[in-house]
Amino acid sequence: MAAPRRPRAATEEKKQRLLDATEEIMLEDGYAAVSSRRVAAAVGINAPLLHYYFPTIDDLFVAVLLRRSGRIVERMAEALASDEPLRAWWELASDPRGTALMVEMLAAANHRPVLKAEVGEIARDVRAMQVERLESLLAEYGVDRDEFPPVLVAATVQGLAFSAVQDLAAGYDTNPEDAIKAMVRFIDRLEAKRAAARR
Amino acid sequence: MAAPRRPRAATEEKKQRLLDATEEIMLEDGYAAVSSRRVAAAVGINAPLLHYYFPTIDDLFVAVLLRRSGRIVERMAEALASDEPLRAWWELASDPRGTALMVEMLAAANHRPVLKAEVGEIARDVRAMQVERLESLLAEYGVDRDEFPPVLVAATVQGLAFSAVQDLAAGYDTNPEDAIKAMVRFIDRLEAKRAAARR
DNA sequence: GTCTATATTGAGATAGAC
DNA sequence: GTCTATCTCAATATAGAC
Repeated sequence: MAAPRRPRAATEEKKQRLLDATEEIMLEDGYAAVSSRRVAAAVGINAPLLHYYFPTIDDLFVAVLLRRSGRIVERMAEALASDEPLRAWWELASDPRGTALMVEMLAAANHRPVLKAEVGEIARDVRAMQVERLESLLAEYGVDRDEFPPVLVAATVQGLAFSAVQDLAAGYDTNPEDAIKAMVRFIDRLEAKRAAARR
Repeated sequence: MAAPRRPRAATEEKKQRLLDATEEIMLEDGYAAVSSRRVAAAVGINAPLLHYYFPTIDDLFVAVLLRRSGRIVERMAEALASDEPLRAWWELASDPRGTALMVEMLAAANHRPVLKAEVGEIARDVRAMQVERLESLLAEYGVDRDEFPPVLVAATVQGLAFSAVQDLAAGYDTNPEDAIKAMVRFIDRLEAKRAAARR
């Protein structure tokens, strides 16, 4: 059997640069501003060549998503296994770049079936990780899991991060910094409580 | 002074139908699917005529936003003044149509400056209403406002509603129904507590 | 108000030379 | 791999007849 053809380093690196450029455009002007011409221009090639690397624009979006989500899954697993799982989760969830990008992906997925399927899988997997970890974690934080079941806590953490970061990034005067500060203080208390209970 | 020219009823009604059609398209295929051709086709006129009613596409989006937000502000004021303010707020915030539409507006606003300014004003006004009401309300629900300040509670309610409804609408397997049910049970308890305290 | 016709711009994508 | 040239389609918007 022939060994699978391995693209030279230069090729893989250009792919990465194209993904970087795509993310940049999505963050600055939204996913709808992503076009073959614009992405190509950003890395100094011309438009048709983009199709050499990514046959369709959907392929490009999916590649951006998969690269990101791979990192997210990794980092979420690390966060949930860390010393202060809730704090680490929150820091990951409220990372402005990652969050803003996922918001754009969510919006883009709403009318790109291929993307939608991919986003759905990732959303499901990440949520499952979080919920599973919360099963044992809630008791350690002293949270009553009848009152606040894992699925509610997970949706709340993620939803709050999304909305606060979105308002922050867009510059809306809803005082998202204050909401974030208050959330961090709340996490401080929970982590302290858990640390105390564990010794 | 000449009286301002009043468009005939038929004209106003057509405008409304155009706004209806635009909302429909945004909900089904996302804001990026809104185009003069498509909106015009949906109401049975041809594209250039749309520009008679709404000179630019931005004008169309802004008109959709203002019609919606007018209702939202009204209904939010009613909700916050009602017998069970938190429940009424939650019901409003988790209304699938309204929420999905605002998600699209938020996304669209990210790269349409005119829209962004309008969305920003509305976000600020609505949040201010909520926070002001929470100032006195939290104590009635027995919530410690040092631990959960109004701005955090408001962002949380809105963020959770956004994320749960988005997942629900998109069909993602993150069990949003369970999260929503748990939130409603939580609200049940808070409203019961407040009712008891008030008699 | 509503139409046809059209100007302009930019999108995604392919063919084929080098 | 990278280019030029080009096809096709659809977008926003305007002009002007009816």
